[in-house]
Amino acid sequence: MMEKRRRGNDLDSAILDAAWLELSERGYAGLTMEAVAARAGTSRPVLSRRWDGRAALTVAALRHQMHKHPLTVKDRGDLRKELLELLDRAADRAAGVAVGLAFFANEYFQHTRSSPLELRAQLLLGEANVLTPILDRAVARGEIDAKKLVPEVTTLLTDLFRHHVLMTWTAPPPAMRKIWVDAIFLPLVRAR
Amino acid sequence: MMEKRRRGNDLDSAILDAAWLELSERGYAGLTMEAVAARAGTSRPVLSRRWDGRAALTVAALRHQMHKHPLTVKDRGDLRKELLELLDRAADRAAGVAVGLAFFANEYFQHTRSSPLELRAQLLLGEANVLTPILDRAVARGEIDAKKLVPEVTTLLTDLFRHHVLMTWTAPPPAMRKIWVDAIFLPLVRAR
DNA sequence: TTAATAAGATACATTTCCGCATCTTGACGC
DNA sequence: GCGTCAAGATGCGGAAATGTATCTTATTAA
Repeated sequence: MMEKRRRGNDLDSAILDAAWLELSERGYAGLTMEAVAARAGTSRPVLSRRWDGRAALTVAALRHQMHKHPLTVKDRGDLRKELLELLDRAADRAAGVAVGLAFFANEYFQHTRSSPLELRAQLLLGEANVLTPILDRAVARGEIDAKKLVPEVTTLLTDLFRHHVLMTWTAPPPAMRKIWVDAIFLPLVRAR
Repeated sequence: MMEKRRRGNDLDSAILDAAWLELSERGYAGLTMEAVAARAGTSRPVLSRRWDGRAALTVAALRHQMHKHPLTVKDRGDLRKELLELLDRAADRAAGVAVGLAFFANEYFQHTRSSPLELRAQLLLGEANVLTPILDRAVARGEIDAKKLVPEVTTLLTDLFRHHVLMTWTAPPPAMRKIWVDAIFLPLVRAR
C-alpha cells in the first residue's frame, strides 16, 4: 500500500488544524492526543515528539489559529466606523477566547498562580495593541475627549465583547455591537 | 479509640465546606473525591453515597456557598448608594463566579451544548433578581430615565463585575467599582 | 543509488481516579 | 439495653490517557 507522508511544516500545520477542530467540538477538557492524532491521520508518538503534552499542543494550536485572523484596523477617518470594524474582526477570534479561558480553567490555574489576564498577555505577546491607535487617532481628530479616557472606559468595549464570549460561548451579534458603540461607548467619550 | 461521628446535615455541611476549600485552592480541574474526603475527615464511599460524581458535588458546594452570601440590597433612597452596595455584596460571591465558570469549561460544555449563561441560570434558580428592583425604585424616584435602560445598559455593571472576576480570578477593588458607577453607569442613565 | 531521517503502527507499562463491595463500629431510636 | 442504620476504613477491578520503546517504511538529500 502506497502512502503519502507529510513532513515538517505541512505535518505541523495539519496536526494543529486537527487540534483546533477537536478543541472547537469537544472543548479543552475533552481534548485527547489520541483523538487529535486520529483526526490528523497520524499517531500519538508523532505528537509526543513535537509537543510536551496537550497543554503545549493547545497553546500551539491557539497561536496557529490566531495567526490566521490577524487583528488590524486601518484609519478610516471616523471613530465609529473603526470601532465597529474592530468588533467585527474580533468576532472571528471569539472561539479562541473561549478556548483560551477553558484552557486556563482546566490547567493553567493548577500549575501557576496566575490569572487568565496573564495567560492572555502570554498568548498575545508580539501582537500590537489595536485599540490604542484607534483611540489616539480619534483624539487627534478631536472626536473624543482625552480626559474621559480613564482605563475603565478605554477597555469598556473589548471587555464587553470578551464578557459576552465567555458567557455565551459565541460572538456577539452585530446589533449588540452597535448598541455598545452608539449607546454606551461613544456617549461616554464624545467631546462636546 | 473513641471517635465522634457526624451524621446527616452536619456531615453534609462539613463535606461541602471541604469541597469548597478544595475548589478554592486547586480549582475544579484539580478537585478529587479523595482529597475532599480526606479534608473532611471521612472517606470516599461516604461521598459516593451522597453525590453522583464530582460534578454534582461541585454544584452542591456552589449552592451551599451561595447560600452563605445572600445577595439583597435594601431601599436606601439613593441609587448610587444601592449600586455600590450591590457591587460590594457581589464581591463576596466572586470566588463562586470563578468556580462556576471553571466548572462549565471543564465539564458542562462536554455533556450539554449549553453556555455558562444557562449554567448560571440553573444555579440561581429561585434567587430573586436584585438589580431590577433597585433600578425600578430609581425610575420611580425620577433619578434615571427609563427610556435609557436598554438591556445592554441595564446589565452593564454586573457584566463588568463578572468580566473582571473571570479575567483576574479576584473581586474588583472598591475604587474600580466606584468608577464603574460614577463614570460609566450613572452618566448613561441619569435623567437630565 | 544509497544512506540518513522521520513518519506511522503497535504494544506495553504507568498513572490517576473512580465506583463498589465488604467489614467493623459508633450513634440514635425505641 | 438492644437493634437498626449509616459512618468510616480498606481493598479490588476497571476505565481513560499518557509516554515511550520498537520496528517498518516512505521521503529526501547527497
